[in-house]
Amino acid sequence: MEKLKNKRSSPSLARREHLSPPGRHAALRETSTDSLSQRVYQALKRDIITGVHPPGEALGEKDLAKRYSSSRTPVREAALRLQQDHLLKIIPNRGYFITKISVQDLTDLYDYRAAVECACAELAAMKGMNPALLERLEELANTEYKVNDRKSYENFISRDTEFHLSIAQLARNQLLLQAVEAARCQMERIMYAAIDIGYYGEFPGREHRGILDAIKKRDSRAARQLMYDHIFGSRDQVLKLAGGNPR
Amino acid sequence: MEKLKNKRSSPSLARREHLSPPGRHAALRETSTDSLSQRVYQALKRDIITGVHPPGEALGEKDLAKRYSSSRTPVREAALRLQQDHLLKIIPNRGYFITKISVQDLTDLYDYRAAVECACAELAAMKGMNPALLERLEELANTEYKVNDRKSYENFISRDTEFHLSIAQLARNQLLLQAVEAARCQMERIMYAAIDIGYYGEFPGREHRGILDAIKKRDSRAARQLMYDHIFGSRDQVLKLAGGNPR
DNA sequence: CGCATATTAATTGTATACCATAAGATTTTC
DNA sequence: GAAAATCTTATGGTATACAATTAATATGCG
Repeated sequence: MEKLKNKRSSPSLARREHLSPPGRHAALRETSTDSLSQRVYQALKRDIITGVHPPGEALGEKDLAKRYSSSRTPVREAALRLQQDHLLKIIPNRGYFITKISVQDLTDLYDYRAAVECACAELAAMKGMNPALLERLEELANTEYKVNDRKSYENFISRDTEFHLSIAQLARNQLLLQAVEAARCQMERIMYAAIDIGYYGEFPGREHRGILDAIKKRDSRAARQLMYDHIFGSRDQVLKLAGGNPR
Repeated sequence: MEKLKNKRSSPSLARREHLSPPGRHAALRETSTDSLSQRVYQALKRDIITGVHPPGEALGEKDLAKRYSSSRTPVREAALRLQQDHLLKIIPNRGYFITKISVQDLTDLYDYRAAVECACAELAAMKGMNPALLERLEELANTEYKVNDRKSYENFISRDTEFHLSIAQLARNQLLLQAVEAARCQMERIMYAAIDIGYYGEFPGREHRGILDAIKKRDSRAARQLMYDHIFGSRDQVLKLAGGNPR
């Protein structure tokens, strides 16, 4: 502890010293985020995922500040987080650039998903019996969508993400959950990009139900395997598409 | 505080042809530190890992700014990144708190490590034949340390991390590599904390060599299994320790 | 004397000013 | 007229000023 200053600047630290530490179980519903940084982050993230800002686009701090009605500071903090999410690349003294997604990035992403989501499925089957969440998963697994109907498909994307996130939640592992969240950002981006070239993915309802059933039966082996098959099935679809439309 | 306006006399910093390439090599130790934010991040991270700031400690922006000779802005950016690394928790309008590591966090961390590092070992055996890296791994696997010699053990911690990171590099997957980096932060923190209670982990040389051999023989199945055993062996040691010394 | 409320001090969130750097425009020189 | 050096301008990195929020203390009322 610093004992250098016995002046008026030390009581602040002393006061904070015995503050209650951050609890992990603070499961606050962050519906409407308060801070401006958060709002900018959410808004910009959404705009990148949905393709408002296309890959490769250069963004200046001042423009972003104007666009999202804030100053440069919140934009800067948002950008830092978006870089962690691999949605933005910050080049020092140059600015921000929306990340491009190469074929290499795609295979990396799917390998990553396989690693973390298979673990989630396995752990979900072993650990997590959360009736409310299972109920919700049942609902999500039965979500349909109409092909060539953009609005309907966008809704499906959201449900698809919620399905995978819910399984991660069943695994009750914060690190894995955050990893899946990061992966879903990229997946949503890819799915939105696919819409623009008229591609609506194959409906994964059957696979989702299979995974869910395995979890409910607490068959961790099957849950992992089915998740693996699901992810690599998706991978093959996307890679076939990407191979035909190199970027 | 005296503020000299004429700070033009700093030619050493002014003339830097240090162009920063878009490619990222996050696995490397800090080269010549570029921005002040980076330096604060690195320094604070180090201090958290090595236990200079103990778990639960409250940190104020102003104090940190003074301690690391910067203003609040770089501190803020560093803190944001450290939160992503799970080393710091930012509570809005309250301040920063060094994260505590609960037993739950430990099991989460090891499950996470198992998910990502087993995938790395498998991919390393399948994909990556990098002679230079394999050479280095051989060296690292044979690193010994003297028990009850803090300096020697700290060196081992660094080598241990480099071993696991190098395998992640062999897998050639940026997402997995970053995941392993994040996990290693926590692992180093735990290992440093263990020193303070006089515990020096069991020497993993044999296990490391086993994993490396499997990778060199391109036996992905064995590589994954041996990594799994290695991680859960470590887990059991740590959990036994944490159970006896709850914190 | 204890509890509730107002006040105050200090800290964080946000905006902005300032400085260093990098890319572009202009001029100079061959 | 072209290449190179210099100047200009714009942008990002950092410091700081200002506003909003929080926790601590003080105060009034029962």
